[in-house]
Amino acid sequence: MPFNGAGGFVSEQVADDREGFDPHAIQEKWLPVWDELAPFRSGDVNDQRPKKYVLDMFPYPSGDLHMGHAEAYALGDVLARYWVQRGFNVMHPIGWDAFGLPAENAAIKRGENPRSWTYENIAQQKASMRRYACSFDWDRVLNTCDPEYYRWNQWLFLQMFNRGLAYRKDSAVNWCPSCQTVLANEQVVAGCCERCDGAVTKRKLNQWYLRITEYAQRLLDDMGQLEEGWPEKVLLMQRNWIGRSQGAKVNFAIEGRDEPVTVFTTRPDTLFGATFMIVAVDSPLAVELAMQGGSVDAHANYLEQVRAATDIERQATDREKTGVFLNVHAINPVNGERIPVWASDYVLADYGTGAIMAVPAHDQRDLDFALKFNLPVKVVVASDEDPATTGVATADDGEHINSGPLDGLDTDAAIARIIEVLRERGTGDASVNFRLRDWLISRQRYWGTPIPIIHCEKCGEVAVPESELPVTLPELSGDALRPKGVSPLAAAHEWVNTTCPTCGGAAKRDADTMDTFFDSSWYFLRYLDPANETAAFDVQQAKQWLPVDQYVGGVTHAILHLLYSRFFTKVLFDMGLVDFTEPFARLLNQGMVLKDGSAMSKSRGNLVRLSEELDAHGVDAIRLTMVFAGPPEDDIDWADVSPTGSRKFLARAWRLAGDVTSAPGTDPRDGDVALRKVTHKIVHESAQAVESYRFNVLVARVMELVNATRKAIDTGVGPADPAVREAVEAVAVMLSLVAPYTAEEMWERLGNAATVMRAGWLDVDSALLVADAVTCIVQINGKIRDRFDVAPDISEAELQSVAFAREAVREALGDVQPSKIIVRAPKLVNIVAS
RNA sequence: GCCCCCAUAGCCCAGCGGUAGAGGCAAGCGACUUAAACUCGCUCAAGCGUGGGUUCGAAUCCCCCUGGGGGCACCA
Repeated sequence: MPFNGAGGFVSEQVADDREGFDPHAIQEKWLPVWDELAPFRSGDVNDQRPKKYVLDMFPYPSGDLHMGHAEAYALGDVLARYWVQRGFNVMHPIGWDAFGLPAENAAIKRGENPRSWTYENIAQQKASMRRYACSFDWDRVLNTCDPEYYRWNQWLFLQMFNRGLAYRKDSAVNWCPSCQTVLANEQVVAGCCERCDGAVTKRKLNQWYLRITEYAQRLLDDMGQLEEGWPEKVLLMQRNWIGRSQGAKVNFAIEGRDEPVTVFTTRPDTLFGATFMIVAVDSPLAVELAMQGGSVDAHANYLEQVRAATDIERQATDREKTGVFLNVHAINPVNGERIPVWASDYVLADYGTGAIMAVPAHDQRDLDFALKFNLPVKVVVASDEDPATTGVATADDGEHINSGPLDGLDTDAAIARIIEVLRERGTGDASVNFRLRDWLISRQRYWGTPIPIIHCEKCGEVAVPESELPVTLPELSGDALRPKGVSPLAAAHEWVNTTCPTCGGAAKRDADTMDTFFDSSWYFLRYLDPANETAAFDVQQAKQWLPVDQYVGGVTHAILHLLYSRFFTKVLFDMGLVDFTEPFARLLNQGMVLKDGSAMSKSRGNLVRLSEELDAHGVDAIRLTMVFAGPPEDDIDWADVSPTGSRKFLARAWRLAGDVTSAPGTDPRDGDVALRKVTHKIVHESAQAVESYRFNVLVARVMELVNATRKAIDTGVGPADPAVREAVEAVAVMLSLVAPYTAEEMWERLGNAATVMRAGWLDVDSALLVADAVTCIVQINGKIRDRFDVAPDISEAELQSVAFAREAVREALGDVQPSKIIVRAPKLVNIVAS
């Protein structure tokens, strides 16, 4: 007995050869032709066709393309190719997100500069994309690691710097010990580094930030524009991330201190129930108050304890509350009550004011703390149970008690009233807070965009003059790149030591590089004009092409990249460089490619190699498999799909083209009407399927048409009928979205000139969409009793009388009187009889 | 703990108020073949996770529960 897999493989090859469908041969045949024709070069400014900007998220060049790329680019391709067929001037560009850590790590290992590894991988990916028949416009390629690109990163940074949107501050930042760099808030997932999964620690550093929080409200408001075009899930994630909370700021006087302490609360109505105050243990305020209260040692000890705990430990939800009394008291501004001030780590230093009023009766965290440290619990919203005994804080709406002027009010009224009271007394006001933090962009690594700032002892932070951009990376390689906790650039003495552009004195360049998310926050604009030497992008072209009509990429970027791009767009709008406020009108998130229920990985041993799949089944079969596997948003389990089946179908479609005997240009109007109706209906439905992202349905429709045409040729009107040619040409055009090699080969077999990609979508004849007859069903009390064919345009009255004349209906009805008759012409008559 | 999404033949999935099925995989049968593969044709199957509600009518809308997936997670 031959080995199963091998046996199957060999016989399949033999069969293909005999049948003549050889995917690999047609790949070799058409690639050079397409290179020549460049069917996807986007039109210029004067192109009369309406524009469509289809954008795939650009890849990071970490080795060759994998199955995930294959899916994403197959899906983006369906959309781009569809709009070309529909007569649009489509721009479908690609580039490389080419800065980043893996290149640097590879360079250290290989004793080289990261450039070589990066460009090798780009070349490999580019070759694979070409083979994979991606419909990219190869004249617009960009690499973010090219000085011609990152020079404009620096320019943009300086614009933000000049507008006060880029600033430097000291703070405790997320530090990944394994990547040896700081991380943005968004790059820390459950206390771990998003990239390497190592535990993240805190470090006090002076770093560059972008003031994204200034745009928090607009980032929220403008989501209204995206409700139609973006997945609800992504909008929800962004809303949660921005985390707007409405509440009030309340000033509490501190005994023995001139300055009051302000707290932020979403429940100012519970102010009368505040029984203590908490300040974040790691805030400067805590240190100050400890000094005032003489509790410096206690505070310092506690702080040390807290610092020793990792973020992961800190985030355990069932963790016991800890804290220390600072020996200071605050005065509740509305009732004059004297309450103790504690420090704890459950209050965050960088959210709100870093201090809270604790209302244990109505906030679970505060209650846990109160019970642990025997602090009083005061109920101010009436409830059946007493939180102090149940241990469960009540957060429901209800009648306020023990609250002076708020007594008897419900929550909404009480909030409104207390804000009035606070305003009158000048001790507080309504306030809004966001969870979103400013974006930390400094990275202590080499392979990124140098921050174009010079530090001068006399002049401070000085912008590098625009005329001196780009600030290029010095040549470093191998061990010089090894992480030392400070940027490798700091050790490049010749590079880092410079003169101050303002005073001409000795000065140092900023040695950090930018987060690579900076690079990808505006790359979609650079595609317009990637070789532009005088501007980041052409403002006129931006008016013409932007916003992106269709963006395709993984949901992994739901927050980071998409939020940053939205932010950049608003900044550019404010600068008057673009005339839109949202960069991506429609967004499609493709799922992942899995194997046996889990993500593929070398360590798991369930890796499916794209190149091997392409070798075994051909490019078209793999593309088809990706598209046909299910809805694009769903994950594809490679165990559930059949590339062999895809290939069989392609061969079947291809054979159709060889059977057609009519000449090119034959008038389809002389063809068989029944087949023409099928063709036009399917073409019509296929267009709808593509436009609503139901690509799997598109494929199913094409299969349907292939089946119908096969039948027409073999046992129907025969291969010479003009309707058969029309059907097969329609198959080729529709298939060109998914399986371009096969489609092109079919097109040629049909006697047409290349290329099928620009053949144009079949004009659907609406007269052919009307069915000859529709089957009508008759229900009696919900049960189907009869069915018969009627004209599709039958009137309701007519249909009703036809139904009642039917033998089966009269029989079923007997002599029962109908109490209600519902007629939905032409498909249904429902008779209710009781 | 909070929020969101999903559940249709053995499997992947269409259908999203009106006859449960578009398509594929798998399975079975037949034709072709010396035989097999390939190809072609035919067949097979679920009553739509559970329970309730709305409706003349529910896979489709609403609520509960179960099971799976995802997001957030001391954000005051």
